[in-house]
Amino acid sequence: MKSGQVTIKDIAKALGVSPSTVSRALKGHPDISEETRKAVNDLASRLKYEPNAIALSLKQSRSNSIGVIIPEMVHYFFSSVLSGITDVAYDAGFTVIICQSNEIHEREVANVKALYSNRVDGILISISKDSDEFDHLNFLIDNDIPVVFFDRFAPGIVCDKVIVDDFDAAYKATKHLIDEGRKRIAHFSGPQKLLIGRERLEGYKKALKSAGIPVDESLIVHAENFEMAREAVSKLMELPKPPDGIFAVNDLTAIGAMLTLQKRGIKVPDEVAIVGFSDGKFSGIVEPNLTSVDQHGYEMGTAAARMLIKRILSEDPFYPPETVILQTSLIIRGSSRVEK
Amino acid sequence: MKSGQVTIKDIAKALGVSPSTVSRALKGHPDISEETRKAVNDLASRLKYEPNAIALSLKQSRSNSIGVIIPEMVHYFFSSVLSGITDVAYDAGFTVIICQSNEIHEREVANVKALYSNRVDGILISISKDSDEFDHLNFLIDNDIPVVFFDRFAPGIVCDKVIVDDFDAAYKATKHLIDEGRKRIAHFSGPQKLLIGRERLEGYKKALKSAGIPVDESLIVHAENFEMAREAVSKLMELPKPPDGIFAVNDLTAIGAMLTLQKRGIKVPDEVAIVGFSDGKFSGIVEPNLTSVDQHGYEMGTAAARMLIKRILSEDPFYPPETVILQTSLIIRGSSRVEK
DNA sequence: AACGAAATCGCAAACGTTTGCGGAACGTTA
DNA sequence: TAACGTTCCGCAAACGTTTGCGATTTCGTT
Repeated sequence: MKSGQVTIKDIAKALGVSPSTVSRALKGHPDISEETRKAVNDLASRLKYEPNAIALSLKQSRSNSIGVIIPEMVHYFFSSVLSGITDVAYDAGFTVIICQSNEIHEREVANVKALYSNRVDGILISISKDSDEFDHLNFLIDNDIPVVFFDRFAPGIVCDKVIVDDFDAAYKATKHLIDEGRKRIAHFSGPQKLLIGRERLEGYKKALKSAGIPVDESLIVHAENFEMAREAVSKLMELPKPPDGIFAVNDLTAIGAMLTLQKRGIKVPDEVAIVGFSDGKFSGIVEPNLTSVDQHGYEMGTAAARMLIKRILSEDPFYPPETVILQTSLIIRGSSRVEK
Repeated sequence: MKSGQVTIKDIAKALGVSPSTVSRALKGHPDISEETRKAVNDLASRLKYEPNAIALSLKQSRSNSIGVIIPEMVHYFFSSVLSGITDVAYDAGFTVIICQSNEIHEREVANVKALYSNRVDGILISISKDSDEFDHLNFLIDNDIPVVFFDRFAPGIVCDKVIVDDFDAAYKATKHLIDEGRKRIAHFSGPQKLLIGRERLEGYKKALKSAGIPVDESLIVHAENFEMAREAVSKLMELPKPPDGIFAVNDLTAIGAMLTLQKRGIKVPDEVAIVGFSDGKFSGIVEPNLTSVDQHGYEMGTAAARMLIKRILSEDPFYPPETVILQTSLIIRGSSRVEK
C-alpha cells in the first residue's frame, strides 16, 4: 500500500472534478453526463485504478469476505470442502479468509477473534476435536455474524449447518457387508467426543441389530489413524472368533487394516471384507480398490458457502436456521465384494 | 457488522472521555493515568470490545493480511504448503486470504485484482499451468506489493521465490535407480510448459549421461495423471526392450504404473523399480511402499511465508530479491530396492 | 422575458481508528 | 509570586469511499 496507489481523489484532481463525481461516474450513476463519465473511465483504466475494498468495507459496514475455520487443511476431505467454498465465494464476489485451528481449541478461539476483527460478513466453521466450550461462537451469534457449521457442529448452538448423514452412511456401509454375507463385522470407531464419531458407531450397531446380529463389543475398537489400525487389526485377528468384515471410520484406517491383513497372508475381500469412509484418492490406489463412503466434500463446501452467502444477503433477520443433510454414496469396489 | 458492534466511541461516550483517550488507554500509552486506563480496559472487556481491523487498515495503509494464490488446493503437496503458510501467518499476526486459480489464467488475474483491492500487504503465488503472460504480476510489483513465488514461478519477474531443486531431485531419483543396477530407466514427464517439468526431465537425462547410459527418447513419455500412466506403462512394456525402472513425475503416476504392472504379473521392484515424486500419503499405502522424492511442502510454505513477512516488515525498499532453493529428500522404500 | 424542469455536479458527513499538537491543571522551584 | 515542568487529556485531521441534499447551469415552454 506504500505510496503510489491511485485513488478516486487522484482521478478527481487530475480531471478537475470532485471525488463524488468520479465515484458516481465509475458506477454509471445517471446523474453524470456521458462526457465526464467517459473521461473518468478512460483515465481510471489508464491509471489502472482499482477500488480500495477496505475503504468500502468501512463505509458500508460490509466487507464482502467470509471466514473459514477448519481443523486441518491437509486432508482430502477438508481440502475438498475448502475448494468448494472458495469456488462458490469467488463466483459470488466474496473473498475467503482461511484459518486452521489444528484441532486446538484456543487457536479456534483466536481465529474467531481475528475473523471478527476483520469484520468478515460470515463464518464457516468445522469445530476442532477438543472443543467443548462455545462462548466464542455465541459471541458471533450475539453480534449478528452469521455462522454456518459444516461437517462438525457445536451442540446447543442454533444456526445453519450442513452435515452428512453419518448414521445413514454407517448403516449403509455395514448393511452392505451383511448383504455380502459377513457375519462378524468389526468397527474402527472415531473420536466419540464428536457427534460424527458417535453417529457412525450407532449406524453400525443399528445395521447389525436390523439383521439380527448381536453387537459384540470386542469387535469395536477405537482407531483413528494408520498405525492404530494396524495394531487393532492384529489384535482382532487373534480373537477366538476373528471378524470377517471391517467397517472403518476413515480410509486411512481401512487401508492400514487391509495392508496388515495382506502381509499376514489373509485375503481381502475373500477372508475379510473392508469398507472405508470419506472416499479419497486412496480408494483407487490400493489393490483391491477400496469400497468407501463418498462424503462429497466439494459439494459440502459449495452447499455451506451458498447457505452462508444467502443468509448474509438476506434482508430478513428472522429467517429460521436451516440444516442440510447431505446424503452419502457408498462406492462399492473390490475390497468388499468377492467376484464370482 | 449490523448494528450493535461496540467501538471505541461507545466506550468513550460511556466513560465521558474522548476516543483518543480510549485508544491510547487500550494500548498502554504513558500519557494516560492509571485510573482511566483501568476504567477503559475494564469497560472494554465487559463490552467485549474487539478492534476494527478494517478501520485500522485504512488508517495505517497496512492490512496485516497476505494473499495466497494456489492452482489447486486438493493436492497433498499444495495443501501442505498452505498449511505451512497459515501457521506462520498466524504466529506473525497476519490473516490469510486464499484464492484458487484452478489452473486457469484468467482466474489467476481476477484473484490478483481481488487481493489488490483488499490491499493485502503481500502475495504468495504459485502460477497456474497455462500462464504465459504476467502483466498482472508486474502490476503488483509496480505498486510495491511484495510478491513471493513458491514452487512455480514466472520467468523474467525478479522477486523472492522459494523453489525446490527439481533438477537435483530428479537427478538423485534417477541415480538411485542406476545405483540399484537398473539399465533402462523410463521417465514419465510432466507439463513442459512449467519449468519444474523441464527441470525434472533434465535431471533425469543428466543422471543417465553421468552414468554413461544413452538417453532413449522412446522411454520418455508424457504422463501427468493416473490414467495416462496406466496406458503409458502398458505401451512401454511392449517395447522390444522394456524398461527395468521408472522415474515418475509424481506419485499418482508412479502408483498407476505400479498397479498396472502388478496386475500383469510383473514384479515391483524385482522386474521394474519405481520412484515417484512429491512424497504424499500415498507412499506408505501401496505395497511395496513407494520410493519418492519428499518435496517438504510444509517447509516450503513456512519458508515462503517467512520471506514475505520479512519483506513486508522491511524498511529497506531496495533489499535485493532472494531465492531459496529447498533441497529434497529421496525417501527410499520398497518400490525401488530389492531386499537381499 | 421569465419561469420551471431537467441535467450535472459539489459539499459535507460518515465509517472506526490513530496521532501530532496544543491546552488545562497541578506541583515545584527560585 | 512568577516562571517553569509534569501529568493528563481533547481537537482535529487523516485514511478512501459513498450518498443525501442542495446548488448551479442549461434548456425548453409559455
